[in-house]
Amino acid sequence: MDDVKGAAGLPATVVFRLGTLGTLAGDRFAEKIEAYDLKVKHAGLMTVLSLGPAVSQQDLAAKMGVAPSLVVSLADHLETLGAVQRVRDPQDRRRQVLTLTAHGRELLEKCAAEARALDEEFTAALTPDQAAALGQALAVLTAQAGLP
Amino acid sequence: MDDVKGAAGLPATVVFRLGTLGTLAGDRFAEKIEAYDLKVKHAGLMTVLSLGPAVSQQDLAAKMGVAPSLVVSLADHLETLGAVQRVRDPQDRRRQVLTLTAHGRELLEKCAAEARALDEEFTAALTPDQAAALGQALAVLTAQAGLP
DNA sequence: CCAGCATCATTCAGAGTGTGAATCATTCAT
DNA sequence: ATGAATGATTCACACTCTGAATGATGCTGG
Repeated sequence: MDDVKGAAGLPATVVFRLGTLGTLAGDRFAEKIEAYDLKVKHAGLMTVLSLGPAVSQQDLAAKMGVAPSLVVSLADHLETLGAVQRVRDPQDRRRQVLTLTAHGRELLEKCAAEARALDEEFTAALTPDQAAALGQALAVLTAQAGLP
Repeated sequence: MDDVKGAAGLPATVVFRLGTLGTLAGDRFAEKIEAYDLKVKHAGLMTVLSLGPAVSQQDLAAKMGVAPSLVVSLADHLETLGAVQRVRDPQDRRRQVLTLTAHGRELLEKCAAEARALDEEFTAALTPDQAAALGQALAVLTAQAGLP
């Protein structure tokens, strides 16, 4: 009777479920890393830094998809925690080059550990095959979107 | 050398990817339904209504995971649009029973159509098998979390 | 019956997060 | 050298959401 293809309601769409589950996952992750005095965006900034050097804070802002002014406050806090170092680029003294400190890498790894623990909870209801397929599909989507 | 299991960095976790992709999906969806003068939460409220009657706004707030006071403003706006109707429950005149109007159902269907269109874009990089597996896995996670 | 308490919707002030414009320093091009 | 471009930073503001009053209604024990 019903159209088999494409007629499902809003809650059945991938976009809607990504949105709701993403919010849920983000909230739970936020709770976990609160203990380290970090917000999700702090972890995001450190992640970007860990994947490759950022030429400037503007560069960082672009990669994160946020305003440069937000990077300032995020970096301020991370610097206070000793997770990040600001160094003026000698080649261009307008630029602040951010680098992860050893402590920053430790913090990031703790965040990753929390995320892996959450993963177990989240994927507990999935068969190993399903979990693997989910991870694979999310990886493809992430790459396609140019996200970390 | 490296642990084969569970040693991946933050960006490789399901939780992190759900978070980033969820934000992306939510933002894109928000852009689409802006044309109907709706925010994501408006669509969320209508979705909950479409799935079954809500006894009260408190009930609705609980199902949506937001504060009751937020439901008031969301419902205000939807009522202005003529998408929902507020009716005092005769059995308990403290309660406002919200119901979707015909126009509300139309609006919701338009949102669903936008979401399906976005789905095509999102899953374009996936093989049909992968897309199906993704949908299946997200459905399981959604059900597990008690989400719509 | 009614006095007190619980529950509902609503309003309101405020916290938190993020943006865009203005400012200042530095660099680059003419 | 001077003016335009680019970087970081600050600041005022918008937006969203929450939690604490408030007022209306319902419920219960005496």
